Amino acid sequence: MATARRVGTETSKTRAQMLDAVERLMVDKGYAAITYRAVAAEVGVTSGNVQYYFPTLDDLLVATIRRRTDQSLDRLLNMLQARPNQPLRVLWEFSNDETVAALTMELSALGHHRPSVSAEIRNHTRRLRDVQLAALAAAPHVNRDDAVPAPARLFLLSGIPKLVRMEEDFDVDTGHAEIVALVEAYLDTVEPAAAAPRAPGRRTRR
Amino acid sequence: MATARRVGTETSKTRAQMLDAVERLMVDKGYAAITYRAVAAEVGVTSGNVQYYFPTLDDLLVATIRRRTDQSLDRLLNMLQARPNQPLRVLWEFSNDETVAALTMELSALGHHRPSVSAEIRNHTRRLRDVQLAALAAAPHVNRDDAVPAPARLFLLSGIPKLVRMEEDFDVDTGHAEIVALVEAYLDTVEPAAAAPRAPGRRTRR
DNA sequence: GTCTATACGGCGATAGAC
DNA sequence: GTCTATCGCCGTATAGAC
Repeated sequence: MATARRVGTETSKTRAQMLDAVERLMVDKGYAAITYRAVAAEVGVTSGNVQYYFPTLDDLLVATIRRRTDQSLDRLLNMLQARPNQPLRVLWEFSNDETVAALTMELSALGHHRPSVSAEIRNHTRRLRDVQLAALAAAPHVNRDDAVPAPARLFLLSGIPKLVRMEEDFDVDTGHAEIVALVEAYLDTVEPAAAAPRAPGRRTRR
Repeated sequence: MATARRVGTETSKTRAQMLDAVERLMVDKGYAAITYRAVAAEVGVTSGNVQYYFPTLDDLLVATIRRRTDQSLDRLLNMLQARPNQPLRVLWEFSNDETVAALTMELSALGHHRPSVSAEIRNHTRRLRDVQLAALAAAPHVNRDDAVPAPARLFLLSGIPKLVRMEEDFDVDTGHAEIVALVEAYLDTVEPAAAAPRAPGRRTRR
């Protein structure tokens, strides 16, 4: 606070490795395993070095989340720009690609006990949702049918992949194939895939 | 394992208080806060006493999950029995009442790092799902319309409340009101509320 | 600007004394 | 059955080497 402690630059390669280590540890051993010593051991530096870049654990956690969510938002914006006439399909594929259930779960759980983490997640979720809503609003064909309001459609398109991944982690898959088929049939009707052919290397998972 | 250690009885009142304390701690401070000392302090006993009832932390965690999931399954069975002609409505209300997002999140995250917890969650989720599928299969009106297969309907009815609660925790509510309204309108069509009026004290939350 | 060495107070977990 | 000593790891702070 009052003490003007020195902090490493954001462009440091070592710093980036530390953030990578945090993500790995989070997925492999859970949020409780994120300690200066554990991160340092992963990267192969001293714990003091980690502290040099991240004076408090909150700094380390928030930086990890921010880096990932910034990347994520950029990716969505690029996808939307590349296929402006297929917002629903883009949102669906984005949510399917993006969802790393284990990491999401750890961060959500951690958010309940770390206000700084909670604020970061809230902030990102809202920015993301605003972009998504704007994309839907800009597409005329989306609002033709009022049976399902746009916000509800967004809720389902981004939420279903999340649920599916969560259940998959516990080897439960009841209704997964059916619900995915339903959504994709709906997308075929509203946004025919042929309208803007996707690149051959397309992937919808991970 | 090989050591035949003494363990307290399952009917002990102290033991039940310990399980209560675990749930409280889990929600308030996260799974990392579940320690013998913390639980003991909550209940007002010594940590050795907690160890007497639960020789390992895994024992303590699994017992906590099992007690809660057994209660939960009983509750669902009672609801289904009381209103045999409204399985969809029962599933919807059950999922809305049941979902304590914070606890669910902690346990899911913890499951990724504790095989015993993972097994317990998997086991319960499957038993629950079997009961739910059976309830749907037994109701003739559920399968009249094939647009949405029964497993997909179950997925949505039990998953949507979960998603809603998760997002609420981060003050995000985009599309929530809309999607809930859609589901309830659907329920009104398929299972008119008048068919078996609910008690006036009905609550659909918490 | 980057990194290391070291110290302190605190706490969970374990074993073993009583 | 109950309590306690001890151990090791934790976050954090600081001083200083390169």
